[in-house]
Amino acid sequence: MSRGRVLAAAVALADEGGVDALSMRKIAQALGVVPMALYKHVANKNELLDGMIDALVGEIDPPVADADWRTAVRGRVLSARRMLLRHPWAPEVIESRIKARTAPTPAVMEYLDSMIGIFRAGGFSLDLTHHAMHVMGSRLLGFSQELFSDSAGRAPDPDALSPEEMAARYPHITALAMAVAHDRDSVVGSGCDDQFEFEFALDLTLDGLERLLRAP
Amino acid sequence: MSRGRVLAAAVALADEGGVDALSMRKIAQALGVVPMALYKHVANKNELLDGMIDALVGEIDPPVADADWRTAVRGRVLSARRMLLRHPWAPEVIESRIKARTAPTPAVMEYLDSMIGIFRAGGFSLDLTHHAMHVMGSRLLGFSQELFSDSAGRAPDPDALSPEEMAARYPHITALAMAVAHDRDSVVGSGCDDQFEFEFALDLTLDGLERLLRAP
DNA sequence: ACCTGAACACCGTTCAAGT
DNA sequence: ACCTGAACACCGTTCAAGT
Repeated sequence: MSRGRVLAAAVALADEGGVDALSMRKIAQALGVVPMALYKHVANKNELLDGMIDALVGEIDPPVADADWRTAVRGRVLSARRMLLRHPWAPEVIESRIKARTAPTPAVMEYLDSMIGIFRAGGFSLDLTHHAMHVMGSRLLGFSQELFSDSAGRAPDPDALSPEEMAARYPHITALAMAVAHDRDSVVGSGCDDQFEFEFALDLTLDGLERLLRAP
Repeated sequence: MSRGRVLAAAVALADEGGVDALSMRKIAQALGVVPMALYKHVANKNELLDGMIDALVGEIDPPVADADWRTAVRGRVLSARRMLLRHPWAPEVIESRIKARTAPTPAVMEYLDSMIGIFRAGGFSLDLTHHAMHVMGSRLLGFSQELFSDSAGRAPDPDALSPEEMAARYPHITALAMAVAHDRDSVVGSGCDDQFEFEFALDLTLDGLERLLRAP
């Protein structure tokens, strides 16, 4: 029994059933331990959540050495995204931690510090680096920030609209969905390549930053 | 008693104490009603949360008529941001709804449909519109997606690092924070203008989209 | 038929009783 | 001193008993 084992068990439980299925009692059960035993290694549930986030941020690859700023930032953000794909419950928890005005955990601070260092080493002024951090926003941690995920894995909705009703009520969404499905030669699923779209948005942002760096 | 009154009471409670302080029992109490009476107007708590989000999206201004696409999108996103500033718990709830793979609610669908319509009317191809929606991501709903809010309103942390320790451990963050504070002629607070940074990031994104529209 | 109180199966955390 | 079971104050929701 150690703090690390508690956090690992908590992360595993969240990976399985989402953060709603996470409870102190279930973590204890998974570890074959009485619930109150957890409080030896963790102050309370909020501190446990902070620890879990810290563990995830530790999974992000360190910056590649001897790379220009753009390659370094891009690689790190894509590594963060791979981490989030392994732990899809993380954005929700991070969001709730921010709203609770919790101080960022050490691993997050270190991550942000090193990211700022990459920009600075790449020639960004302090001011431009500050803007760059805001521009990147939660994309720095790999948030894909989709407003709706594809409907592929969703439970079939009994009172879902018919295609005709969809087209009548949401003509633009329907046209877009059909065009994308046709492009990908697939009628099944949304036909939308999330990885491509993420990199598209990331590169557009990096392009904008590069332009600011060259002509401030 | 009506669905609208239930949703309004729920939104008011969340505005006051955040979404963690929201419970069916407290909503009922605020309405002077027995808890089970809520289930006449709302199927369960998840459906209540969907209803609350729907109500918020309804607060976003409709698109201004006779404006070019960029003005229309910009205005609408800034209106969405003003809505989120009134209801800071909303991003967390929206995030959790997405992760639960809940189908987007009608008001969200209508909002997205009309936003797609703005891009299309502005001359964006179906394909470019699709990319644009992904690029905008949750910024479409006004998410400011800061990784850490300013430390101004945060409770004083008893075991916070001293300025010297901060500078030693997180040199780049410290340098950035000091430069920003100096810029704004203020040592109090983060000295960081969130509204300015939001519009800076938004405009950089819109610049990128405009460039793609002109030279595909 | 409608409404609602009690009850059920949870939850995070306190605390006193045990070792 | 450490550990832990029971208890407390909650929670969302079911359901049977009341009207």
